[in-house]
Amino acid sequence: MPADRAPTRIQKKNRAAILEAALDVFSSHGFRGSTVDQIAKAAGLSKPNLLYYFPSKEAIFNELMAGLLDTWLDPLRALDPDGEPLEEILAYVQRKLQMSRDFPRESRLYANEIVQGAPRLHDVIASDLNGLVEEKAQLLQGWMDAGRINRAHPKHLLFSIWSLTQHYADFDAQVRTLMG
Amino acid sequence: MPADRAPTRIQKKNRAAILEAALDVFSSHGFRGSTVDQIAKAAGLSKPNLLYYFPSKEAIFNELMAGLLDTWLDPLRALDPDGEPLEEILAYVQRKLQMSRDFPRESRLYANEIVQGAPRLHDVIASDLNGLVEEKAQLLQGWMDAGRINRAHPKHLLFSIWSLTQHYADFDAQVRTLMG
DNA sequence: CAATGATTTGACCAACTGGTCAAACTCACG
DNA sequence: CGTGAGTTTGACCAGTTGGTCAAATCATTG
Repeated sequence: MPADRAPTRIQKKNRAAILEAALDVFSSHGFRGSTVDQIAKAAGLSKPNLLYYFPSKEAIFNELMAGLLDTWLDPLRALDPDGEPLEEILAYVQRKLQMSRDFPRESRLYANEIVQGAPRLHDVIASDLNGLVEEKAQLLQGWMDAGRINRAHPKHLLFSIWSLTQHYADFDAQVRTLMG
Repeated sequence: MPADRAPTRIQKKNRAAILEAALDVFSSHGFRGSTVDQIAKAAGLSKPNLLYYFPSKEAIFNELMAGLLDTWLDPLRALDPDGEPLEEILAYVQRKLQMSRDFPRESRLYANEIVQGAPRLHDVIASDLNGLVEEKAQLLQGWMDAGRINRAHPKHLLFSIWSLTQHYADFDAQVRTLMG
């Protein structure tokens, strides 16, 4: 693909179609379980054509993940130090819940990676996510120290919120089967 | 491998080594992400030698899963209709928690499959797990109707227990990174 | 419309993967 | 020790996979 030019109409359309298809395929088969051909077909392109827009399978994955992680962390970013503690936390739970409802594939893709030990995500988790979690954990700790919410380990509180809010997206197959 | 004879000493040792290795490999790469060679090496065997003990990669996976699912459901099976409701539920949570601590690889292997839509597990979930859940959900419902525990949707109560108790095993990579 | 750059594709390749097979080797037991 | 069953392996195969490339087609614009 031509270098650092402004993207053409066709480029915009096809790159978007590829990322959308990749989300579908990666989230239901994992990185190694997905093939470039699968993604290409799902995007309505031939394999060489797809590889004209992205240099490799890994490049597709990385770009998809970068975009996903960014929006994925938004709900936590929005936790407002100046708000009313309990309201803020409940609103955060609501946002996370809505996210799982609206973007289950994204949730599963992320879960897939973490469950497998996050080999391709370790760096970004250790930097971006860790920084944000550290910051918000201190915020929660501050609220606890001020007696504005009950005491609990701030990070474990976050973990418990994550596990509950993401369960219905990640384990959708099981929930659906058991709920009939 | 010779047919329905009593297994020799070597057969017992090697089949066990293969299943142990397969648990390691499958749980960290998923079914499609794992190769027979990887499992063979982890078990200290050559690939043809491994395939002397199991007819195929899928056969290893199935045998592993069958054994896993059985012990996996034990904690729920042990929920006693004649016990004290709250105690029973809390004991169940404890058992699940202990299970996640003792068998994190098993938990991840299961999670891996469900997240990917349970293509190889759908039948067993729809029969074994569904039957058990149906039975225990009615038990919980009975306790609620008798006013012995607070009302809640029984199945969703189970889901929330599962999500919390399994989170630390399934998302171990994330927890470890964030906890330092 | 001509020409230049963007897009698409069929044919191809090397590496990998699940699985086979015959031959070689090892073990238990009479 | 000998022998037959149980075990191990190197060589091999066919199908799949990520990726390349030159040639063909298409879009844009001067």
